[in-house]
Amino acid sequence: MLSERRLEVLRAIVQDYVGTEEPVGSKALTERHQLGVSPATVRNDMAALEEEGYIAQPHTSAGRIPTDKGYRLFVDRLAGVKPMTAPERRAIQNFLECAVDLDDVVARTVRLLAQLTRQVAVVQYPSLTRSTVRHVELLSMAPARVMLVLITDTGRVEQRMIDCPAPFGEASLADLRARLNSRVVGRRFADVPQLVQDLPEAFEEPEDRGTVSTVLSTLLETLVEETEERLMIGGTANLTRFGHDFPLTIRPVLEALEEQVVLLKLLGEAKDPAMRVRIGHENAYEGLNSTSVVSVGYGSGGEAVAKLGVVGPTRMDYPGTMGAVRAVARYVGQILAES
Amino acid sequence: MLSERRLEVLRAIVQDYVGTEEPVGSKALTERHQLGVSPATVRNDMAALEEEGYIAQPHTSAGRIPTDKGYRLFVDRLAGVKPMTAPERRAIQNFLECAVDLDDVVARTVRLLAQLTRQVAVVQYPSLTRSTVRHVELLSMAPARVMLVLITDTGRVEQRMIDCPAPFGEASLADLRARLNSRVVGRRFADVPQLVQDLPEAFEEPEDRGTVSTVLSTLLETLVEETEERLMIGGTANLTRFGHDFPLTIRPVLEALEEQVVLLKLLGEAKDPAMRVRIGHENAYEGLNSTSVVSVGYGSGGEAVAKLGVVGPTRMDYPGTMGAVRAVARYVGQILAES
DNA sequence: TGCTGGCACTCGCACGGACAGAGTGCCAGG
DNA sequence: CCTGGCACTCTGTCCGTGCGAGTGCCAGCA
Repeated sequence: MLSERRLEVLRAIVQDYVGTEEPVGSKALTERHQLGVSPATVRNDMAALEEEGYIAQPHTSAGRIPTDKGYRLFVDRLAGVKPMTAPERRAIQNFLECAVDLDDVVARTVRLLAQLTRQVAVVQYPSLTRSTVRHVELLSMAPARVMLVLITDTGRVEQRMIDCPAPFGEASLADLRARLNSRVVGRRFADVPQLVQDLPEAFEEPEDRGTVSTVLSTLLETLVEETEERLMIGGTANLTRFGHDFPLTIRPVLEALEEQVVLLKLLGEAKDPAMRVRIGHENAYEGLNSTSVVSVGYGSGGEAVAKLGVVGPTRMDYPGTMGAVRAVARYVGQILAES
Repeated sequence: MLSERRLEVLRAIVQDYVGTEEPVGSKALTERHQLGVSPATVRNDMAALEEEGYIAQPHTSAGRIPTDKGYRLFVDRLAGVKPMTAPERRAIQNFLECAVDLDDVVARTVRLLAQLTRQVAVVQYPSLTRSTVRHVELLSMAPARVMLVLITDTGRVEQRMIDCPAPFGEASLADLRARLNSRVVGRRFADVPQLVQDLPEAFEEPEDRGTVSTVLSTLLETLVEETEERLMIGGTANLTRFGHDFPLTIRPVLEALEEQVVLLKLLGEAKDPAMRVRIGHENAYEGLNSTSVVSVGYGSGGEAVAKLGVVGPTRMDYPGTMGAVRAVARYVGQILAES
């Protein structure tokens, strides 16, 4: 469809525009790149590219800027992923290795991503759906009050306070704790419901059965609720580098970033851990129509337990950003696997 | 020093400027407020106020705007705290009562504060220093690996993985757990160090003693580390309402908001739970020189366990903001006390 | 057929002068 | 001590001009 040279012109336009933030003209293009043809020829190619919708001019007699479609083509066919340099990789690893707990891992990852890409970083906490149970603890706080603590293999801890329908003795509690753990430890969250289904029947006293049911339903509830993931964001100050047309651009982005639901969708409802780039209007959320999202899954083992990514202007350095995102995801995965 | 009427003029200037965001002149003042005097008189008063440093004019022959000193006087002597209306209070209470766990309480508080004040909200997690221990749990993960889980009376949970110098039997672990809990449950964090000092001596085996020491030092470390508090922020999109001179104003603020350390200092190193307003240059951090911070302590009992507050432009509705902050702090305290 | 140099044309933008409006300071009078 | 009036000083805005970048088209050439 498009000749090799025209693709080359598009690549040059994207690169220049990303660098200068200004519409790029035919003359400047031939000066900065060895295209081997004259500005006039480039102009013809540009006209063709515009015809196809890959580039556009903000005003007549201004240079061209890439459209979303243009960026898409660039990402899919013209640009690779720029790998991190060895020193960069070492720095990433060192920085992440200092983390003391899960919160710290996530916090450090966010900072790192934001700094490397100079954009807004978003990191999802490791998901519970794919996690397994490491331990369930039940603590008696008062005669009819129990605290449930759930510990996952990724080091995440969730707790819930439970008001029991009837007082529950220490012995029964210990019994329940033991039974519960023997059934669910090492199992996946998704499998827990069936595994504990018949637990109440093991108890003699009717009141105890009621309490056990309450505890179990709280446990299941926790599993479900926490599947709606938490996430952490950072680097919002980088939004100020966007451009001059700020207030209109930055506001909806900040709003979107506060809506966890939006962000979670953004990272990708798809479960596949592959890197994904969404450009401009490809984002379902309207406020993010002038931003691109680069996301990828990361995981402690072979499969992804969560996602992370960055949000930036459509005019971003895609190869570099993708490289940074991929590298960070890889190292976070390693760190999680070790702990 | 300043006559009653001059104070009245200052109040009028602050109110108008906060409302319109534009320098306010003598004529407009007499029109909008019943000062009972003519513009000329107001001009004299303004000259005096400017002389004293309470107001300033951005350029000759423009209206006046309050200085930091002017806002300070306004807050200290001219303005009260505007109480929330009954429906507002009910809404706050209802919204907070839906929270399921501590994270949720904090998250909801942030949203609430941001919405009520239309500014950036900052909420510190309940501090561990003043908290008491509700439970310490030790879980054996591997022969020489123990997980420490610490639960506070405010519902906060911290966990640490510990690599022991030598394998540690289940029996010893249970022993340690029991001893530890019997000593520290219900005690304040600050008192824990002395209480556990001689625990290793209770164990016969030298290797066990080593392990116990390791566990204890991790526990103490956790207490200290977590005293550097976590916090949650929200409502950053409200920053876009600041003004027209954005990029320069908003950037350092966003940067400051990412620096937890800065923010924690901001909320007030002082331990007193009283409401505090820091105006413009009163903030030690340079990037926040054009913002004001309203903070107050909140607590589950009589004393403050943490702080919360908002960050906004110096040109803010102080009475309203202070009212909202105070009300939210009060209700969060209640919620925490209940749980 | 495809590339090139040339040329006329179109805009956006920066510069500069003129103008209106808001606000001030000062002064003389009540 | 307050008031009305007056002259003055700015700023923000509007408009017209000129410049420069960039385009589109066309005729010529390989």
